[in-house]
Amino acid sequence: MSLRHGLLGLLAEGPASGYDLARRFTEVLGSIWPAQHPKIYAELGKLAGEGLVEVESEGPRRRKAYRITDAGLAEVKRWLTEVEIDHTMRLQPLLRSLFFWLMDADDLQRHLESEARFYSELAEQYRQYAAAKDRGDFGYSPQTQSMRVTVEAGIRLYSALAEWAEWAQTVPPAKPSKDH
Amino acid sequence: MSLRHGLLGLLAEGPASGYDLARRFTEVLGSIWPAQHPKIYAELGKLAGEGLVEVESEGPRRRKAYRITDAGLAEVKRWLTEVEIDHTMRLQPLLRSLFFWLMDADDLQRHLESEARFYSELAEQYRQYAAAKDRGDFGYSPQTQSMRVTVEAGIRLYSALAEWAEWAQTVPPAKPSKDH
DNA sequence: CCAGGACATGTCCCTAGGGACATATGGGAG
DNA sequence: CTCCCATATGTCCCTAGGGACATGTCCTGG
Repeated sequence: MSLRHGLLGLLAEGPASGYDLARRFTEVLGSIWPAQHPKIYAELGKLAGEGLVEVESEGPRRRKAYRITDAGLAEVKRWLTEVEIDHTMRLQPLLRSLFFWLMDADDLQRHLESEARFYSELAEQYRQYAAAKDRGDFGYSPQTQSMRVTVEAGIRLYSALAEWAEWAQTVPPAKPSKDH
Repeated sequence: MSLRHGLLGLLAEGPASGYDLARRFTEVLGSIWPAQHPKIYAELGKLAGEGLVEVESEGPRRRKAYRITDAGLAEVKRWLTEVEIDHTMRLQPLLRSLFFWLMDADDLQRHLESEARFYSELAEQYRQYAAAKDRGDFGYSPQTQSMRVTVEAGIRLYSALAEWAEWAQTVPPAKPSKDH
């Protein structure tokens, strides 16, 4: 049920259409909360049915902009403060790492190098975003301040994964316990 | 389709029953790849149908132990080396952090303290597991070596999140840009 | 001997999410 | 003026996952 509250949270910043929201989800939230437009339109419809959002305006090309209602704002605040947090972290690369012992030493080496590269690049992107924010490029609204905090988490998580992949390359392969 | 390969990977270590696998998933993999027993039994059934695993033995209490077949081993290795990695990281706490600006300053403070505590405790658990492994408590099989690598990722990720939550407490709340 | 708990396997249903496909429309380039 | 592209909204279907519920079985302690 997080997509629902993600949409409400974004709409708390101001009215937006499903299309706008889908773009924000793929551009900004892509790596921490992927969502495709079909789900977004469907959820907006439900939210409107429950009175948590309402159509603010209809524009060209059938564009419908939604605005959050007082009930919607109350709901997202309730979620933030009262609903238990789901700490689940489903990370396929970590699941894979459990099975590294099944891989050839050089396949593994290549894998770890490419993972390290991938994560450092991501971390770097987030670092640049943070730098731009800190220069004042995005202003100082509360929303961008929160975004800055989220970005900091991205930097730290992806750096941690990059360093982990580097470190893993230095771990000697296990000595076979018997035979051979 | 990761549960499938998770099961194959675990079975590569040796035969196990659905019950065994479910316990390993909740105990060891709980935080990186949750899976409940209904899914596990269902998936084992499919894997058996495809010849990737086979029933090794039937024990007391209807216990069925599965063994990975050559085809299954080949499949998990193919997955590890050839299938593209899904780097998706769905982290509800990060989604929430985007909306911190909607929270009261002291609700937020309490939230961040509790998150910091939660993640440091998790990190500490993993650290102790790593220490036990490094003392040799679990032997030196390739499987436990890989587990050690995974645990290291857990330590680093959870520490990063704990430190992030600490850091976030030091970020001054945004000054309202106009009015009030 | 019997009651309860741990072991062990499953069914069923609902929601969330991913991906393919469909369609309408306005604006700009040629 | 026309074609194409970006904008914009949706449907449909399939799989994955979560949670409730159901059932059988062995072992242990009282």
